[in-house]
Amino acid sequence: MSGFPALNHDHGHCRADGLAAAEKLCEERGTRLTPLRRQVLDVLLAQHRAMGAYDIAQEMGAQETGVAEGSSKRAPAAMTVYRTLDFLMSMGLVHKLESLNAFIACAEPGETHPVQFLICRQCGRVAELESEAITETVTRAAQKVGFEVDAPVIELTGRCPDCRQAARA
Amino acid sequence: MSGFPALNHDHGHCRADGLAAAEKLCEERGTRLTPLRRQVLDVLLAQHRAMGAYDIAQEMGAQETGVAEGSSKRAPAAMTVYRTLDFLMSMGLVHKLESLNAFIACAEPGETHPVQFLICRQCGRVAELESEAITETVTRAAQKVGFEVDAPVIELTGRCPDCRQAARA
DNA sequence: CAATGTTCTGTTAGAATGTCACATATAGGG
DNA sequence: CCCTATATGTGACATTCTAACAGAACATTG
Repeated sequence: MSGFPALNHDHGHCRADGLAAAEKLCEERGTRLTPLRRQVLDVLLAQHRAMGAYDIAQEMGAQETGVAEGSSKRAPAAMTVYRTLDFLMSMGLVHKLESLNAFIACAEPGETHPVQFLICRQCGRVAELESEAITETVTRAAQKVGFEVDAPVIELTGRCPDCRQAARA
Repeated sequence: MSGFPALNHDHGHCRADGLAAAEKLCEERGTRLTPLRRQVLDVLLAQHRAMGAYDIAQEMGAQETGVAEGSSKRAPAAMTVYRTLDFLMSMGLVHKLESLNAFIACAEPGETHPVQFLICRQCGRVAELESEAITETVTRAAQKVGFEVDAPVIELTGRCPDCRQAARA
């Protein structure tokens, strides 16, 4: 899968699937998807956008918990969020967007192929690409000058199909 | 030109050429290459590595000036450096490496083609690529999902030819 | 179960990176 | 020479990220 999700897709599915995939992956690898980790991932799964660590913390603090009206847990400290993100990234469940200093839930957890990002400057949505063509071309071009790539960062900012459509209207 | 410079290349030339090119470009476009701007650019031209804004400031403060022994100007404030870098980037004389939060002098000022970076994780040197193949492949892959790229960030971390060579020895 | 070691989370402080707002200086054009 | 636009100085501050240590939760072994 690649490209932007339809504007009216069933987003509940994305979220449920993402959590299920995380569950499965952690099980397989003998790591623990604790409540904290699950919650951070869930916040990111809640949108197809990148969020800063502090935004994530704030969002976690804002979410109501328990039965009491208006009850909300305190936002976790930055350190806690970064640690959790490190874990989720090591599991391939979350990616960091270097050009935004922000994080996004992985669209295809389980796959470990190199990935490229499409970032819409207008609506802020981010899509994941897994283009073999890009990976190959990039690797080859580097090889041609004797360079061995082991961590490609490919983040393409521009306009998504929907925002282009809207602009034409 | 692309790829890493030979370890023993005449680096004085890089520096002189870089400054000359900057001079010419600013002249052509009616902008001013002030002493401050020239100095920041020179600091970056002094090495084929990326430097943080604060490192640049520190380096500027460390450089001796005038005749008196040990005399050195104060390091400029961060704001000043960032402003100057903004200018140099707008002229295409400097690039920002998003994955490092650092800046590097452009290897081919004047050209405005999209550029890719090769970052050696071992020696820290950075080379610039101007691969048509990469640009085309990336643009095409994005187009395929209806996305219009206008600011590609392509930064490839890995090992440069020289460090690979050294590792084999 | 108790004892112990490992992993996870909380907490405080601080480093590194980047920006805002306003004051001052300087270059260039009428 | 004056005036305006541009460039730089300055201090405070916002944002992002990490170090260091303490406590809690969990797993394992005897």
